[in-house]
Amino acid sequence: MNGPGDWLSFFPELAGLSGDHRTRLRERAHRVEVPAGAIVFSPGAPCGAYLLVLEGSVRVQMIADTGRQIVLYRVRRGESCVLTTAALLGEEAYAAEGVVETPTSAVTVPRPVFDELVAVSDVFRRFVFTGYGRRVAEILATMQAAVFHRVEPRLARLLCATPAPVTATHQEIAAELGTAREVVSRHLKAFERRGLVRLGRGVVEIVDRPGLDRLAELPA
Amino acid sequence: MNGPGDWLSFFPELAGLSGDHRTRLRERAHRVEVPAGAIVFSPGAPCGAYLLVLEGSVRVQMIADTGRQIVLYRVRRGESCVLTTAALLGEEAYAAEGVVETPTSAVTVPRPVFDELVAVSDVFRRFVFTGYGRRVAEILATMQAAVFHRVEPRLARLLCATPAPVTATHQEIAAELGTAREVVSRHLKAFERRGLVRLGRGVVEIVDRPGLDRLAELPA
DNA sequence: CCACCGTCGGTGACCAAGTCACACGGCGTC
DNA sequence: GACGCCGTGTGACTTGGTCACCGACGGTGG
Repeated sequence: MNGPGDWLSFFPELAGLSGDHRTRLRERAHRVEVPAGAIVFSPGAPCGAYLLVLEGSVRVQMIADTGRQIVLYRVRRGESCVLTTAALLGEEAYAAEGVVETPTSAVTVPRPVFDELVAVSDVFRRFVFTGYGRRVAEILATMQAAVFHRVEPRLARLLCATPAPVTATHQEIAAELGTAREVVSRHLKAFERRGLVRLGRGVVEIVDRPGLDRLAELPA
Repeated sequence: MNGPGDWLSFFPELAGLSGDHRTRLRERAHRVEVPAGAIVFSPGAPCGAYLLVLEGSVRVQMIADTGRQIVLYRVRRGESCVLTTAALLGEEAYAAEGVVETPTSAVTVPRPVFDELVAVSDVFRRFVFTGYGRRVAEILATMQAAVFHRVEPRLARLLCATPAPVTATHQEIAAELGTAREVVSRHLKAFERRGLVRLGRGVVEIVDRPGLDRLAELPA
């Protein structure tokens, strides 16, 4: 079948896949539904299959021994979580963990099938490689910001990038930026005093978006 | 020819390559010699070929707009520089630059040949993927340390890991750790006052290695 | 309805790191 | 021998991270 219910249609980059390879994927891949809060993989227990997300969102983050975290990226509809697969291929363990944020439906491709398709299908191989390259670029940019850039503009950028009233605790925002909760609290309070935002429990309401934008543009 | 001068022997992981594929690689790859100080690739101008290093060392580093740097990894004898290739595949540009540290001889595999071999050779593909996985793991570990860990133990670790009297300017050490020169100078001076090292112009002589080791083991 | 409790946010004190400015001294060159 | 560069040392200040602790909100269960 190739109808509207076909999950392959979620991945436009796989549109060029030959009939044989489509069939192979459909036969050997498993659909899974994962509830919010589930941990898909963690440093101790890496996942043994290639993961393709159809719907929902998986947050991938690093956790330091001090308890501080940083969110590396999210895997969403139509995206793949190559990173862990690569960890398997490279036979190294990443200190990263994958947490399901919203109820997620996904497809897992067993390792042998993955290997086979990478070998025989140009389209599939290209899909994997490009996904991989994009991810790594994303991670590098995120961590570069965390290492070299000041918190204030990054926080402003985050607020601007999030739609409507931001519903997140200061702790969650801190994890997003790779900093400490207190630091976020202080900056937000300063923003509030400057009339840029209004603060509530678990909510940041944006009052002066242009003002925030200006802060976000600032250098370091 | 398959004699001792054959560069393929530098890559034990490619030993299993079939005769056909060996020949293909030998015919289509180009040997290049690059002098120290040369910049192999930079954010603006990514390299258009797969790079295999036979001898020498290429330093890959990120540079922030503030001028601060961080060394991500080094490509040495028998290693490949997949990262930039991946950048090409992912059609994203990394903000990383590759600087030749010691005169380097390398082999470049043109993009089409690279694509072809990844497609037809299991051995070659595995070589590329494992190299890639290892690199990414390495980079993540490095940046995680820079984001979450204190400078003192990291500096101690670096000194311990470097053979004999360390010949590097404070600036170079700072780039290695992703911090500022002044920070390195201060910590080194403190080390000297505690009798752990002796400082000279461009040299750090290690006096009390066990003492440094102890510092290196410390938590954060 | 109210007492209890867990989570979230605010804050002060302190330490570590990054930035800025500048001074000093060795070493090579002209 | 004077000049100038480069590597280093340092003080003053800002920003960020940690620790300790408080108070306020919101839900739960008597």
